[in-house]
Amino acid sequence: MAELLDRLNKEERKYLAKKKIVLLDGNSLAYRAFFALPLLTNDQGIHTNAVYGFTMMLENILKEEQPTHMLVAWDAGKQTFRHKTYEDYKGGRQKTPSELSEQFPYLRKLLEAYKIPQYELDQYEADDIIGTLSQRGDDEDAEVVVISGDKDLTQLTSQHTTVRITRKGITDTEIYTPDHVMEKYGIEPHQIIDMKGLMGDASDNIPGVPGVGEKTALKLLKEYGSIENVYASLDKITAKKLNENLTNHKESAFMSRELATIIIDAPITINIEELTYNGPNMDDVADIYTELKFNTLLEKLGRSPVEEPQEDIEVLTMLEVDEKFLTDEMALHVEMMDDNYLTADIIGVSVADDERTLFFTLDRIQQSEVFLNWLKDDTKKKICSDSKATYAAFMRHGIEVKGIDFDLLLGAYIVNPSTSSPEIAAVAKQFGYTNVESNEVVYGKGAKKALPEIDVIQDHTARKALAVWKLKQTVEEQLKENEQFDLYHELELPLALILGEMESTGVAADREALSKIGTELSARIEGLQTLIYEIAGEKFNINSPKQLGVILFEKIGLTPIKKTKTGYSTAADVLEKLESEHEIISHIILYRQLAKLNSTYIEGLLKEIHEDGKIHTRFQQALTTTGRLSSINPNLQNIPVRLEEGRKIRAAFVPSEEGWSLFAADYSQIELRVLAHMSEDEKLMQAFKEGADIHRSTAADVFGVEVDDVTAEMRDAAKAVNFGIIYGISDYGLSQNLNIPRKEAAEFIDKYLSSFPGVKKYMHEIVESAKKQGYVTTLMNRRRYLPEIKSSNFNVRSFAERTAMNTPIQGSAADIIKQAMIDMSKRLKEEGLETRMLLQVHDELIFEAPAHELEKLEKIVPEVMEAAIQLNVPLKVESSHGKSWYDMK
DNA sequence: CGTCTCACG
DNA sequence: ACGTACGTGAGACGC
Repeated sequence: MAELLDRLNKEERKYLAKKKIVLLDGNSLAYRAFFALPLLTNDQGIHTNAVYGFTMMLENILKEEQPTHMLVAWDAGKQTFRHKTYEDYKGGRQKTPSELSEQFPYLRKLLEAYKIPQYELDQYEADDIIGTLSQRGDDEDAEVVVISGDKDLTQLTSQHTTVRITRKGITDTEIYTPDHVMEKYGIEPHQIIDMKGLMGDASDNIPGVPGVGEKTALKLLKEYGSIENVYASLDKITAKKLNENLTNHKESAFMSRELATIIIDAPITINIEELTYNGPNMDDVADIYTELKFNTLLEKLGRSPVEEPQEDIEVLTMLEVDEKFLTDEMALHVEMMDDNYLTADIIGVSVADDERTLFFTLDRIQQSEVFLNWLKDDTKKKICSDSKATYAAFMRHGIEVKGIDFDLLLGAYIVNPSTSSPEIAAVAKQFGYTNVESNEVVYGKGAKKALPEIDVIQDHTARKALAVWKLKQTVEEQLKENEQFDLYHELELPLALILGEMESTGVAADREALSKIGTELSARIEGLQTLIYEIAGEKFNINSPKQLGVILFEKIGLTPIKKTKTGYSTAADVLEKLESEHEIISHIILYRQLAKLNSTYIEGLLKEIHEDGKIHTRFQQALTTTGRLSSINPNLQNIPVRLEEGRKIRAAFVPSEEGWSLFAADYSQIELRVLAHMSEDEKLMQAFKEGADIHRSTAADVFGVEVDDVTAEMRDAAKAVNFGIIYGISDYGLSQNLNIPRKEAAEFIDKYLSSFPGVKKYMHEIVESAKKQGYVTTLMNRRRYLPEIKSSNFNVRSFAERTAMNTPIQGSAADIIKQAMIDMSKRLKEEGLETRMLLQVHDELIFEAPAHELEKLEKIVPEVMEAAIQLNVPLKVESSHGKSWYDMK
């Protein structure tokens, strides 16, 4: 027999082997995919998340089930025969969001490409088509698999039919067989409809019997078997209210069961043989993937996402630099393989304009007076992407660059901070320019990353310069159209060079001081480790949340408070709640704290000290969605300060010159001041004008007491509410933060908002304006688009609403300190001071200064920072100085 | 490479 | 009913 089978081809075998029929509930799965995934769009702005999710499901099903026959059933339309029974069937349903309905044509096309039959039938729902076909499959002994997101379908399970219902996510399903239905509900599949009849179904607007939910329905059915028998035995049901409800809603119960019953003999005109599945038309599938930009799926098909046609360009390699080729305005690009321009080697340099594209090696430039003079001539405009990288990379080789007048990366970031990627190829593509390749294509990635042939490097470098050149006009026009040219040209562009300067200067670090703290920490960590092992009675990896969870919640038997996707949460707030339950907890909390300090801040920072004894962080200027900077390699914006143990790390940050000090100045409550300004809330503005302690004054207003009667607890609560307001408040978030019931948190918020009606109005208006315009803006016209604010998904929409409230506040504060940095840099030059700006930490600037300049700094730094912008409340800056970042007073 | 945890504003 | 505070970067673990 096996031999015979072998000789038959695949097609013939299908007729001999048992049929496997897979029936998909199209609408249900599309909904499921739509709500499980964030709103993705392709480059045409068409939403693709439902199609993408559906494709993932489909691929998964095909792999797991290996069907011989397949069908996707669709709901035909609004009216079904069930509406004749019950007018309000599926009444009160939200109408399909347009972001989803626009995807249905693509789903149909996708299925055509997969060559999977689709079927719909007037007056019937997808359920009925599936029910009918599964019945027919059942009759001829075929194996049937039904897949849907709707649990009603479980009524179809039988010996031959299994039903898979989607669970969380996209590809995870729960498999229902008659046994599983029995196990889960304690009833037979055919009793599911009786259950629905009794309990109803809110999502389909099926009424059922009031007061009867799943539990009661199941109890009744386990006892009496069917709705008929429940009513036949009504006198045995003693619960008064239940009996009354059953009696009064008998008709509803029977009707509800009828509505929930899937038809298994619908007049469908398609037969099982027509469902034969022979696999997709790969070319058609690839075409759709391409259209929808499903690049990962395309790669899985073994087809690389289509390369945009690359026009040839002509690159001149200059051996002698000819002065006449270096014009008044040219694109300038410095190519490095590694993205850390503070350490990477320069592979080559290109300049470009409409006439020509040139390539140079670094050597050639360094030997050319003509080129060096052109670079430092600020009347010769340089058109760059990432001007900070260009500036700092040249500076490291002792080369001065002046006259940078365009930055593609910054321009793109200002146009839309949510989409920018630092790569020229990616940025160019956003503006429709594709004649440049990605670094990954040219250099490879991971272990395979390597330098290609010199002509490839030349071509790649030159294409980048040319791309920047070609895009200048487009980007500048867009910036002007959005009234963002000033923000870009007068704020971000000059700031780039200041940041480049700060990064190149670096901060001196005391290696010995760090090592010494590290040695002490290691000793304490080891002691704690031994102690924890002793208490636990075994050795385990305390750093592994998984292993720690097992010890705490299984071995010791503590009660898990929170769960994560993968198991028990062992986060700090959970441990704190468990502290009184077991002696091991406090040791673990301390262990965690010290281990973090040691690995991230001692070992991590030691690795980052350069040969010059300094740490050179890089500030990413085109990354955050709000306009803030970020700091990497290493991050110097999160050096510990809140707890004394960690704060000591700051003692290792010192001035780079003998007799100098560090000087710091920070804005006090800048975000709340910005809120006061933007909301024009009388009380909030008044508080700042009076120089009040803002949290105390908020507490007095919210709790309705005199300022002097505010307790520490009241002030803490008010402080948390103030933070909440800035973040886009939610009662849940506040309740978590304050560790109080949600209801109490909601009361706090209510009280706050009625105490500060201006803030309440502002928060409402900012969300409305985001809905109307599609974006929010900061004081200096920075923009953030929030398409999700129109989402029909509650979570997605709520997140966008909170963002709409937070971004103008956080972003305006970022605008202000950026302005202050520019003003400060100018002032230092004007005053002829040696003081150097070193770091920015969101609301704080850190300098190093010779002793004799400190007095002057104490006057001018707050003065300049407070004058960075004129608000309708004063800005306040506090300053301090010391021999290290720790000793600042 | 994703997840968890935790450092900062 | 829904289940989250806003914005970051880095290290350790475990697949």
